Amino acid sequence: MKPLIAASERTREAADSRTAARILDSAFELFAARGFDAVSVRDIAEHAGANPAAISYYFGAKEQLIQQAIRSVIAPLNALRLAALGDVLARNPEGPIAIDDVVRAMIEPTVRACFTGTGPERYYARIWMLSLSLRQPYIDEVMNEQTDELLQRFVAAMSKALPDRNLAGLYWEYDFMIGAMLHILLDPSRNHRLRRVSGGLCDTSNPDEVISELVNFVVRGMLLARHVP
Amino acid sequence: MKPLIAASERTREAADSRTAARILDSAFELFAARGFDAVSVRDIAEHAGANPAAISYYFGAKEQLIQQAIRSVIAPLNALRLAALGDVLARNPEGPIAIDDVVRAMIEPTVRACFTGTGPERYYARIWMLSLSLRQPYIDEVMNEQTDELLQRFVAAMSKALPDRNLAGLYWEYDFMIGAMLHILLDPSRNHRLRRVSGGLCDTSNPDEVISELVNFVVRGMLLARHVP
DNA sequence: ATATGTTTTATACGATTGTTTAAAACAAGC
DNA sequence: GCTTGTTTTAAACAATCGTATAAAACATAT
Repeated sequence: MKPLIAASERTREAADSRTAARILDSAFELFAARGFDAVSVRDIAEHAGANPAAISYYFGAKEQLIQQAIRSVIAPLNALRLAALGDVLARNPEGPIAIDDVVRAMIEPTVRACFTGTGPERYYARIWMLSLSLRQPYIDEVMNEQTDELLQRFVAAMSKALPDRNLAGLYWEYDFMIGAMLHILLDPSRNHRLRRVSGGLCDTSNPDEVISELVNFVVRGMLLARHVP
Repeated sequence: MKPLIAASERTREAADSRTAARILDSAFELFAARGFDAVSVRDIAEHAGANPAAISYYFGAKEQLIQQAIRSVIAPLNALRLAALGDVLARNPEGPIAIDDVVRAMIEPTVRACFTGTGPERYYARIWMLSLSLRQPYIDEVMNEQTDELLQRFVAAMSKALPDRNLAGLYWEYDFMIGAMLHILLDPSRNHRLRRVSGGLCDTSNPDEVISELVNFVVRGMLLARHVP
């Protein structure tokens, strides 16, 4: 795992190559299923029908392949989320916007991607959680690169929808929203634990129900600046 | 990593042994810092001033050491949370209880443990996130063992505080609460990302602020059965 | 057909992994 | 002092890891 120094002076574009694409597809699929450390480059090569050396050839070290895998999963989802937010903002360019719509622009594309997505973005929950748990500089780098701008745009829209709220509170609550959403999206990969402990009351395999419960909870949490008991 | 079959027919009590305790302490400390896979049994043995074979002697395979490490971190925190909830329920044994107090009984001990705790429970956020990301049966086993009863007790208390809410919604929102809390508790290990992106508006190193923002958000989210726009 | 540049392959290297074995060190009872 | 049972140790095992090397296969252009 420790890169000697060089590791990969030469990395191809990796985009306009069939095998490079197959390698990358296999990478985030296997990573999402078993974790970065538990999947070897040999596993990925075999799953992609390629030679292990082809991974070094196209991506360099394993760390760079992990970085690319994260990017491949998060970037298309962020495009969907920003498009949804753009729709909300464009619907009423000058006037006020509803906080429900802003929250939904984050939650709906994300939940649908994880439940019924067909592209790389369907691995969002697992890949993001794995990135969160790694805590290494080269991972933080790509995580920040993928989320800083998204966060600022959404908080700005939240502030536009709730002009009376101060910005600090909205930053906190954006983080809470992401945390709640990520956690419930991981439930299916935990054998639908919430469904089990709730005695079947919560259908964590139904995206519409997840979206509805999440949006209602988050919006209520954002609506009142202060709770009076 | 693959256990041949036997691995450890004989495992000592592991409690009443100095070296076993040192090994376990080193285990969850190093695990929390670097992750289960990235820490080798040799790393743990060295940090504990013991021999690698002593780990097999006391704990068996690495998987069992991981299980014990998770238990050692979660169990004392759960005791604190249940004690706090017990206080809330005992304060008014027959009459109504406040949802604020129930939510705080979960959030306050957890956040304080992670920020200023001195026992194993201070590693809660990292260890739990690592457990979440592993997705293996032997991990799920100990996770469920450590949280099922806690969840039922808290949802019951939430229902007592909010008799008008149906149980399904409360189960959803318990999960949202845990997700939001866990996510914000991981922020310090991400170089205080929220503080950075908020331009210093959110002090994610201040436990009181984290508790206050979390409790307010979660309680608001639980208070109204349905949000009307 | 020959030469050139790119992609893929088989193979090997050194390092590290979890775990086992068997001997050494230690403690307690008599 | 010897014996018995427990703990600790050094050493080795087989397996797997990420990565590098250099030759083979392929494609393209002349």
